[in-house]
Amino acid sequence: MTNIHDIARLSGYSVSTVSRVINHRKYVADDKRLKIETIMRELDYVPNRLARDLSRGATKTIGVVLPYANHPYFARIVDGIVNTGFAAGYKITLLPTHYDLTVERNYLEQLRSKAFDGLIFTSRSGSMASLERYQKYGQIVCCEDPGKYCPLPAAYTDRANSYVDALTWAKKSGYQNVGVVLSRDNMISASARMTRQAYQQVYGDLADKNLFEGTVTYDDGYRAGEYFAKLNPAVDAVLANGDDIGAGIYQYYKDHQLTPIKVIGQENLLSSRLLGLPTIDHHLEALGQAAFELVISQTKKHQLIKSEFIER
Amino acid sequence: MTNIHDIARLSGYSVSTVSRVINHRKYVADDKRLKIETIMRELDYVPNRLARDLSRGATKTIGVVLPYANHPYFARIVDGIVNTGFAAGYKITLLPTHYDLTVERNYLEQLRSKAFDGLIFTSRSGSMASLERYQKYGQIVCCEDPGKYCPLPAAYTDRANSYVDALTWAKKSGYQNVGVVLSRDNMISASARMTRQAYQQVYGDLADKNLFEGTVTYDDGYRAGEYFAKLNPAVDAVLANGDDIGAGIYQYYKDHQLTPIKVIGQENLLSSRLLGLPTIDHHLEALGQAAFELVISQTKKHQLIKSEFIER
DNA sequence: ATAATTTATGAAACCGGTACCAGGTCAACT
DNA sequence: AGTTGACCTGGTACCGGTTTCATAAATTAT
Repeated sequence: MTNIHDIARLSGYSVSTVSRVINHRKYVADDKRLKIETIMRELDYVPNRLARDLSRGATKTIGVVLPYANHPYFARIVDGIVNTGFAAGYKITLLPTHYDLTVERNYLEQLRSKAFDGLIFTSRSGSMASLERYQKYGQIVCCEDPGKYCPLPAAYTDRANSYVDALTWAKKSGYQNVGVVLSRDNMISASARMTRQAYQQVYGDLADKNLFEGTVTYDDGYRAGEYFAKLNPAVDAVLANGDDIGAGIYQYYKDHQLTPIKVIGQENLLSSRLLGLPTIDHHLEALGQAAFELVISQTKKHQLIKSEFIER
Repeated sequence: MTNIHDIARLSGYSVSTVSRVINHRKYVADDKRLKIETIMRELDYVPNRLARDLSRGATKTIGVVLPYANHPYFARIVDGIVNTGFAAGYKITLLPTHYDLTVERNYLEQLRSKAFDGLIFTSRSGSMASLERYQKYGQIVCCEDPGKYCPLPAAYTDRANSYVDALTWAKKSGYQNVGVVLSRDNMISASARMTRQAYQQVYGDLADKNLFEGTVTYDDGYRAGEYFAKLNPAVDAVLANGDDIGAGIYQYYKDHQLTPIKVIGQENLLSSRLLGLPTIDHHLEALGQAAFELVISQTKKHQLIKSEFIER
């Protein structure tokens, strides 16, 4: 593999001069620049990215920490990150955790080892404090409501309001007894808390039997539908933690020829569109874009993305 | 930032010895190993990834070239790659091209500059020959039917057979006039060719009016539905190039209260499940897994993934 | 008792770049 | 004439590791 020293030796000029030519810098005589460029072309030379990154101390690579790559929620965020990153000349590396704290920690260590310029946590298992400790090794952005005091930059969606919007709409539309479906864990930790808050505000206390937890997929939603149909048939509407989950609930009622209930989904995916379910679009691509912009900035801003309730 | 030399100096041993400790290699006396480990812990030392990669000449990173990140077809492949890569200790970087040949070329140059150990092309715009030229800089795997002679390793799905299966099933089920919907371009270049072949085999010549091209999304499918409904109403079934596209076709007929036609989708996504459409599952996660395994192997094998027609 | 291994360690070259600094030329300005 | 500053070039330290090689002590085999 030919390197910069080969080019220097063969051209008769110094490594410094070759480096200047490579980086299109001033202060190189035209004839030498030309000769060096010719030799580089002849030898089919390309500067080594790793050496350059090591020397410069930056990789132009951002790691995106997520539980799985195949979930539509994360896929939309990643899409926003990838496209914005692409435009800015950054490489995006996917870092799946499978909710394993050790793995998450390992990615933080990789940040420390300078494998990435920064990390975006679309979801976290560890504590905020653990992330905070790694801040000095690179910019860390999280995608959740930062609350009052958050030491990290954050991009987050306006769940607080959109949940209230959705539930208020449900109430106005005459739904009396609204169930809630939440995800398995603290996947989007603030999400569950805010759903409860909004519920409290609009409908009052959330009864245990109106809550079904542990849903991530369509099949989970189907099970949730079964739960409400069999054990809490008074429920006439459900706020689901995702369109595909909502589709599962809807489909259970349909498959069993029950009186349909109103299912409100989230993310504005194709499934809610096909079934005509109301949904909340959190504008996740915009969230990803904001997260990326924060990670390459050196600010600690908190960026709010408006979300939007879509009646159907 | 503390480095290996600091550790060496402070421990009183040489850089070589410290390196041996870091890499858990034999031939280090227990007392020295212990002392060095203690110092590393005290100084909160982590070896620099870039320096290591540069020295070793490998990055443990694979680039995945794709048109967009947000398309379900590619998302499923990426999922397979990411999960397999994760298990093997590799990092996966997403490289979107937006079908720009210059961008694709740029990624090949990045392979040459040693930014990746290998590349997986889930789709390509450039010629096979252009990829071939870069083989010497790292393993390049493509995800398409390699045909008779393909100089590159390839992982591909059994389209040839599943298309015939699907169309044969349609014929047996009594559908007389089958339309075909194909993607915008050579996104999965072999795909279009094989669809035509299968059509030829089962139904004979594919009339121009039975073909609608340029579909990628649900909305494209909706337009395809409009096309068939208005300009070729004799069509009683359509083979679509994806479930979401198929859903669009189906929905157009439904929205306009037309006699429904049979729509056969592809990828076995939630949309076909919700609408009860038959589909072809190409097992794209398995495809991604196979592609990853090929990229880290040094072989030039061609790996076939069986696909499966799902009646509905 | 001697030869052949195995174990243990450090010096130094190497991976392939960047960037600071010193030194030199030459035209322009005071 | 002397100073200033822009232009050009090379030497070399540096980024932070890995790895080969030489050397020597401790075991083991013959």
